Amino acid sequence: MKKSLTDWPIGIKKTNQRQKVLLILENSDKPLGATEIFSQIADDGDSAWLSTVYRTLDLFVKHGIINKINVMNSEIAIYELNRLNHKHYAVCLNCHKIISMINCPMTEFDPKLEESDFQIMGHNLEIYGLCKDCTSKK
Amino acid sequence: MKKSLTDWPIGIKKTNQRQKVLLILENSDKPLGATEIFSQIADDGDSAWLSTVYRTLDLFVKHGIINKINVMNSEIAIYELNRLNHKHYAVCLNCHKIISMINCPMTEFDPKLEESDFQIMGHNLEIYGLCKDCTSKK
DNA sequence: TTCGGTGCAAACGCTTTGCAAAAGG
DNA sequence: CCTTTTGCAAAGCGTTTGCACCGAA
Repeated sequence: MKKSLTDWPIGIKKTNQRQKVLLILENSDKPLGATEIFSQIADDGDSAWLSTVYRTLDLFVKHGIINKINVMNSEIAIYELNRLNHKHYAVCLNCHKIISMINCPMTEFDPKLEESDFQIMGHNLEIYGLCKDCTSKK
Repeated sequence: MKKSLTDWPIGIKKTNQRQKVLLILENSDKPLGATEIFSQIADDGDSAWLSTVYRTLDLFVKHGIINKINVMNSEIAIYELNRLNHKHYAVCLNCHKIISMINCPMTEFDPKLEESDFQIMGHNLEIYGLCKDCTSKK
């Protein structure tokens, strides 16, 4: 199996299935759903059960290696590597295509909350609308 | 039944169940899940099947009366009235409490996308972290 | 009277869980 | 070896769907 670029996190057993999941996320330029990862493993001739993929993803999320994103108007959760420069996405309401955003509004923004003393650990931003193809088709 | 503040949208049949759903959302200061709305109807002594609540919510979303939000690390969708000044929320990763945000970073932000000609129709922002109670308990 | 809405039940799809067998350290 | 992880099956749970009856206009 190809070697993973990320250093293997301490305290996590290095199994074939887990390495494979991490590798797929590293090589993807967009967030992936559990089922996508599952079938990509099968396509590569390897094997890992869907439940294993889910358990692995949960584990990685807990260790902060990857992020879980809940895209609106979609029932599935998608996962992406927690890279240093985090990204946001625009979703097409019609074809559900995901487009990367280059900048992030939160870098110079100070959120005011109704409750004080909230310890902010991160944020999620999602833009929705119609992509080039879907605007022209209508 | 108490009268709803929102003008009833044209082209939608005014049924008891739909008025009830809208009323509950109007009187709520936080987004609600379908099941919450369902049981609140029951608590008030009225009746509407869960599937009816879902169909009503879908209808309202399509008409732009309410918004559907998918909170991260939660499997359920929540709904809120589409008020003029839209809001964002902070979610506690520990107790899942939802706290309102008063300002919005997107008012003076120009997103740069990898694909041009994306027609932006809206956005969703979510902050996550630990609320006051959960920070102190740890 | 007509057509859409609702009650109801059953299906659906993503995700989780329980348990014995397998594998990592 | 001993503990964690995996394969596998089955359940869980929010949500959707199909259909006959009902009710708003």
